[in-house]
Amino acid sequence: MRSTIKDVARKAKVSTATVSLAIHGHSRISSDTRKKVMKAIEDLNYHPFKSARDLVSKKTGNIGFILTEDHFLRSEPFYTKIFLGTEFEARKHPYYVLLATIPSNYQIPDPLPRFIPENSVDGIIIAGKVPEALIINLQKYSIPVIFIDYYPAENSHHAVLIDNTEGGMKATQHLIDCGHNKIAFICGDIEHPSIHGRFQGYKMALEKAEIKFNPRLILSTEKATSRESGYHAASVLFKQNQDFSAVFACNDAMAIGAMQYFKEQGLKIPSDVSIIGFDDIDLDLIIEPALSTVHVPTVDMGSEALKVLREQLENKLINPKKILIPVELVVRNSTCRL
Amino acid sequence: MRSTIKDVARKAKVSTATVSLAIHGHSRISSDTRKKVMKAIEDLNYHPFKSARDLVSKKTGNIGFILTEDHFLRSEPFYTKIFLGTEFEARKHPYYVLLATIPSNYQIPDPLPRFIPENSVDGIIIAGKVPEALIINLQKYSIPVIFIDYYPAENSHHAVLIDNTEGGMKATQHLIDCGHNKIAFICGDIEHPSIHGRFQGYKMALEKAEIKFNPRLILSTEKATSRESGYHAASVLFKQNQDFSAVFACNDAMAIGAMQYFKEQGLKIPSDVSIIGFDDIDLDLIIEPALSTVHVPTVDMGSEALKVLREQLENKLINPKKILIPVELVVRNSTCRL
DNA sequence: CAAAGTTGGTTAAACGTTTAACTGAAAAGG
DNA sequence: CCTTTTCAGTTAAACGTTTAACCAACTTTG
Repeated sequence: MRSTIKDVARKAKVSTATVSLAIHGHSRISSDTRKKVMKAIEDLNYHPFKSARDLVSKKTGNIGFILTEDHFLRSEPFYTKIFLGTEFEARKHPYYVLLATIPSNYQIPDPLPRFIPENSVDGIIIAGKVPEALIINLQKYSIPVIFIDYYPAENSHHAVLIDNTEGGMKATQHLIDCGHNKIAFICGDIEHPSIHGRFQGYKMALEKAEIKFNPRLILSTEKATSRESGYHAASVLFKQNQDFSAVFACNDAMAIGAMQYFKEQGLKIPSDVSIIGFDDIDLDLIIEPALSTVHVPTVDMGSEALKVLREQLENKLINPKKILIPVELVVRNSTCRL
Repeated sequence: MRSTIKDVARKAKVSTATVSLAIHGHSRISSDTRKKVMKAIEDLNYHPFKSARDLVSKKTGNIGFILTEDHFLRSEPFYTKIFLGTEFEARKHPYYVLLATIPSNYQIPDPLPRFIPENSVDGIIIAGKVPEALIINLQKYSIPVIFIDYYPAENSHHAVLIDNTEGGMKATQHLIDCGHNKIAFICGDIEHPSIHGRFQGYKMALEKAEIKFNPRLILSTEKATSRESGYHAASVLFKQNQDFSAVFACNDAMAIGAMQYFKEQGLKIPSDVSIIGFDDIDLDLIIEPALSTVHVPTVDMGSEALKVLREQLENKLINPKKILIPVELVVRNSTCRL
């Protein structure tokens, strides 16, 4: 039978209160008794019943992690890595992370993840863009929330975000440094906050270098940011306006798609056209030439989010806090001097 | 403030015991009072405190799901889909699924997922091949375990497995039906239970068709089952022995790698060489020609595992049970009549 | 019509922790 | 030397459920 705090108390010849206080490092317990207690705990292989703790503390010790099904099943493990980050961080603390997916087209009548109505989580992490309906349904519950890589228009939320603008600048600046001044920007839904930030960075870098912004070099032909849409955007760009020497794609998938198109057209990369992406996915190193990009520390984003959420839960952090995670330029072989 | 069973009892003018019994559909409660209680629950938006329940039942209501980091981060969302299946199934029942990853090179001194020593799960699901050290460390705990898509040599475990042998037969049989009799089998680690099963199916189909088994057509050049290893295996096959008209790859990734190699060699698929894979990954439909394969219902595997584990937990299922999940032949454009 | 059984509840203990309030002994203060 | 403080622990209540044991009011049985 599993041992309880009473067994420990009996073995250490103290009261259960002493055991509890010793476990929590309360100053009232002398280090002698603390050692005695710890020994007994060791001997009995005692582990507190979480349910008993939770009951009296009125906490659950759980954090909910919400993701759309699409994001979870994405072949590029972007959000999966973020989840891993929260899981790693949670391990260091008395928290468990409950993962729940919602349909990508979640609507108002759809149920929320079960742990919300059932009050089984102390706070939740929402990663990636989610339908607004989810956020609306969530408002009924006064539960701490933190967003990762997305946040809703209403601005009063904590969030951990990629510093997209900085990344966009760095990528564009790199191309400028290489001597390019006809730089195309290809992207998906330019209204998406992340993409919009990257676009801002692009424009800022141009401005700083006093290169005139040319709207014909901006390709936002479809909402998706897949390899296919990159291929397509590149083809449109190629057909309608050949006056460019470099391409900044809003993510690596699109960059790879574009690269494929250019290669099919007989262009050499990077000598005929330089390409840089964003995200730093595993595939970048496998393709030929290896893709220059902007590295996003996904695992760190996850752990950072859990840290902020913990602050929020434990110290009653009040002011909505946005954390911009710094990104790094990674120069490989797809970009070069003109 | 969140309402408790006492609030419900007061509102419905009954005792807390009655509320509890009504919730659990106990026959001692008349349907009139049950309705009264349900109404009060509705009005108060009452949800039982899981911790209180868990405390008295001495259950946790949690299921642990263990995966190696590599499997979790794989670009092909095979195990992720399995997880999704267990999550879907868990939603229908009072269980939460806690996901934990372990290092792919887990060793004896490494800690087990925290929920095990802390007794925070009632049972665990292990998906994919895991280091034996994990299983050894697990033996100290008498916790119900079920394996998915793998099980350790020691045979006394519940498991949900792909019917690899059947799948191998179906794939090979399909090629035979197309008129092929020189069929190569390319694979990774042939000792791996799944691959071994597929190989068995291959041999059985040959035997049934009275085609002589030719060991030179078996390519197991490296342990990995990646696109790269498929490419490599195809090259070895091509260089050392050209006498084959079809290839059965032990998974789609290898099939796609092999296909790429053959295409580079100027062979036409399927007219010069037919290729069939195994798994039915999303990519199969994107490549040209679309890959014939054996469909594995990953989501079902996950939900099936949770069902078995529930049986085990609730009905004290004793005999180790192995469930073979049926697979289905999917004919696309990479295979054709000679 | 009394004894026995059935129906539909109620009472109260128990689950394993935490923690506010208490206590007795030793140390410090005047 | 008596009073006050501090120290180091103990006692007991509380958290929200479940459920065995109990009970009162009917119903059935002989």
